[in-house]
Amino acid sequence: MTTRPDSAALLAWYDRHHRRLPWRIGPADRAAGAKPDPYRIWLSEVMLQQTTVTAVKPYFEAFLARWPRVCDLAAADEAEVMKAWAGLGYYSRARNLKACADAVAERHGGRFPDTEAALLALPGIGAYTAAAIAAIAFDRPATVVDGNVERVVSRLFTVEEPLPDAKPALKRLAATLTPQRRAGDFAQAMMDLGATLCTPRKPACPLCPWSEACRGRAAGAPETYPRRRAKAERPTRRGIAYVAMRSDGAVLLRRRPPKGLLGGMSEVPSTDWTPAAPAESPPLPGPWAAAGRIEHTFTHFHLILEVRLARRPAGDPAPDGFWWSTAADLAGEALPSVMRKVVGAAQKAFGS
DNA sequence: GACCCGTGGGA
DNA sequence: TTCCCAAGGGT
Repeated sequence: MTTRPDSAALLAWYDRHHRRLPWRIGPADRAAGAKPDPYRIWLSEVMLQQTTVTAVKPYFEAFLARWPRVCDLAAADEAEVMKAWAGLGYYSRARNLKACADAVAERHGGRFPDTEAALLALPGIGAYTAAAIAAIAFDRPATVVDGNVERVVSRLFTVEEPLPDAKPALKRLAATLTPQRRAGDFAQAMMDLGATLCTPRKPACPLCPWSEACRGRAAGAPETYPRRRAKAERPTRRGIAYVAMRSDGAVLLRRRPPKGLLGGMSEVPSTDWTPAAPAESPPLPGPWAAAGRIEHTFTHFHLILEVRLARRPAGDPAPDGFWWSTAADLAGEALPSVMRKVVGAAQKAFGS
């Protein structure tokens, strides 16, 4: 026998146990009249897409310090935004972030729209983010559904249909819980609940404000929800990366194509990444020496790169489409993590 | 709907 | 080590 989950009970829990986050206006501050800044809510929500709070915090602080308002971001160079995003992953988010800032500045007079439909029309804002901004920044009664909410709701109601097929049903169930007032706090409460108590493994049910209402707990196996379809295995691809390094430590870089994998980011030249081991095909004159190998796992494949090193004299000119990045500049380049591993392996071989 | 798109931490 | 997966969006 279970009772129905009560939004008031969750809000009361949130008032006592909510996390303090740099982009969040706490319930006490809000009650005292503090208003959330839509720019900060938007920036944090985009950064938090498929990304942990721990990873986001330093990037959020850096972006806010450098571009305090949406108009500052609209005035920035896209290349600078890409550099500042390097390491956070899913780089189309950075391109869309810039495009969204441009659209808000040009089409909306520098103010974010306050409805789900208008937000949804902006680049990089999908169903989740539109609802989150509408609820958190503008206190609209939008139903916010992310991975946490899907987990909480699937456990509350023992939803047997597997993800992703269950998404519409989970959203309908979540909508039945969303209150007309304090919808923003309610959304954040659901996410805090999922992040701190209703966790993927070993949920802390005795501490949960909804433990009496939870069918998953009553059934004895809440951690088995949500159900998921079996996922395909991750294939391995192989390639060879060529690092030209000058005697002063500068490295030859180029820009990747604007879209697709690591779109718009910088890279060391390499062969194609293919299932079979590729043949040597240096894009530049050698001689090339072995400099170890690195491995990196992307969302949908695992990559093994053999690293080659060529030593170049100081003053060596950069070929068309390339530039020399000095040892001092490397840290600030728009290099994705996999390329930082490649450069690191070359630097190790260079010193030995 | 299926597929593509990063990264790092925890178990 | 290996696997999971975190405040998803675009095409």
